[in-house]
Amino acid sequence: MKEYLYSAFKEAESKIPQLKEIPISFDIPKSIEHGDLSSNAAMLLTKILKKNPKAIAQEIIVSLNLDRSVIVKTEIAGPGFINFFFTSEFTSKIIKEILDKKENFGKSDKYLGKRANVEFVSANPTGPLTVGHGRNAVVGDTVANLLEWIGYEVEREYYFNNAGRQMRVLGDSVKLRYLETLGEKITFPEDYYQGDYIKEIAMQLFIKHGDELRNEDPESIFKDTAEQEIFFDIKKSLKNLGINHKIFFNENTLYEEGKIEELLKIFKEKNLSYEKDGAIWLKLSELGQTEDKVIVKNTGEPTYRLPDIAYHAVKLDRGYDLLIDLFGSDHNATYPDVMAGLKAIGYDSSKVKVLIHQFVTIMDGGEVVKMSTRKANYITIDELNEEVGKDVVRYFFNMRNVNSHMIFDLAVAKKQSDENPVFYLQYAHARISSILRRVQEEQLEVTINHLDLLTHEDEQALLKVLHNFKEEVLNSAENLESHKLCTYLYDLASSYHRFNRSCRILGTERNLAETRLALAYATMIVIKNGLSILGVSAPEQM
RNA sequence: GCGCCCGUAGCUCAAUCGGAUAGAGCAUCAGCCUUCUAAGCUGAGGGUUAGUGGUUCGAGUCCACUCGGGCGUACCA
Repeated sequence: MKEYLYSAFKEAESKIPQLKEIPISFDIPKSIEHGDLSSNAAMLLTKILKKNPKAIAQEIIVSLNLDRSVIVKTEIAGPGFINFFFTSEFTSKIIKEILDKKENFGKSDKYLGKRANVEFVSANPTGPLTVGHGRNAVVGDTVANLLEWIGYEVEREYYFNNAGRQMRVLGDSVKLRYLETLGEKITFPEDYYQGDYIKEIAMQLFIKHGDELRNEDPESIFKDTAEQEIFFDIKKSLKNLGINHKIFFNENTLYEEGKIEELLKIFKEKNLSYEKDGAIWLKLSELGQTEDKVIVKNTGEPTYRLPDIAYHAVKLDRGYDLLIDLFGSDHNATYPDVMAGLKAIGYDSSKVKVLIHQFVTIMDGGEVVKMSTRKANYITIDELNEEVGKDVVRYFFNMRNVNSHMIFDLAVAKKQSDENPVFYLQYAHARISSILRRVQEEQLEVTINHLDLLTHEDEQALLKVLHNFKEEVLNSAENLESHKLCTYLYDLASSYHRFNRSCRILGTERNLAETRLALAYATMIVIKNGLSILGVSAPEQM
């Protein structure tokens, strides 16, 4: 729809050259009375032309060479909006396009040939993934799907660190539980990992090795076994959500390949670092940040900033056009330093987009559940997945803007009631599947030879929603906002349910029945395509 | 103190680059199944968009300040 108007406005530039000076855009009006698409061009031109917006709107309409078979009516409304009404002949053509393209309908080639990398989850292997990680995992994977739909070749990546203090504590925790299994009296420190999975790993070691490991270093077999077991479980949890990372990048690689040393050298050569109090500092205050920060501690160990900068440099070296980082709001202070560092050594940091999601508050009934891996009072993503299923988990985390704090009420999620809108979408799909099964008995066939019969207001409304799918996908993808797609799909399902009520198929005159069947089938395809982007299944029956 | 995010109906959330009468679901109330799945549809009530000022044709959206909440503010990651 929009393409048609863009080209019409382009032609009109010969008559009203000032149109070139303003951004031409078309909005879908909130109210159906305001037409199918609306332009605010006349209001934007008031300052340039110094005329009444309504008069300008009239001039624009006159200079547009509109095809009567596409646009049935234009009007000037409100303070100077130009509203366009499309013919039903034009809107109903979308059915043909959907039926032709099927599972590819909605895909765009706008970014064909571009490569993107989405880094998400990236939890260190110290414990099972919690509900808190769920939002990151689901949104990251969906954003990756969205980018694929608009043409990107996407790689999903998981960055982890299996060294450092956290991992030492993990090894110590397992060793202590192991000694406990051997019957030794231990006191288990409060800041060790409290979860039962630690005991299970210790028990496994005991079964396999008996008491032979009594004098082993916690950082050897204890830590290594824990890491392996935990990583195995994390990957399994992700797989159960339909998430598969292509690359697991170990931070240690950066040291082994000398990237850290290299980076330190560059900072030094560019006079961006200096020594103070036995540590090496990065001159972030000269790079637009508020203060200098330590990049190598006086113990010789780097802080996270150094490997993070090196890691992003390595990724950019791989030639991506777009890098997405996804993390929780507890990291919001870290990325500006990393960006500044990258830019200082000559990388195009505008290729890196950081998506920060706000925290998830877990409620059970009226109670807030505090989350901490250390204290083990968390709810794992596996537990949630078992309770409500992958479809609900994925839809729930996708349906909200990542900038919003989100309340996840377990009591509601477990209910599987109407409060889970995913059923509303799936139900629309299942209803259409059911019709397609039924019409086989009646020997009705999908046909698009009588599209002019779709004159009912609910048919027209549904057609217009179908028209918007491709643009909604593009919009969601470019803004990295999967919740917009959820909102759209909900509208689509709503339009379908209304159509389903008022426009019956069985028992209707044959040509109309078969044309409506085509509309229903097209809707089913779009719902299924949309749900597939979200990673939610489209059931044939419920 | 400073930085980032947030504050919209009783609850959970939408609202395209600043656009027209701020929309959905849940909950409440009133209707709709001999007809393709009622996990559905129709209708009603419910709002000073936290507050005060400003910018302009036009502000939930932008700016300033105030109040309230979350997360940071490490030689942790």
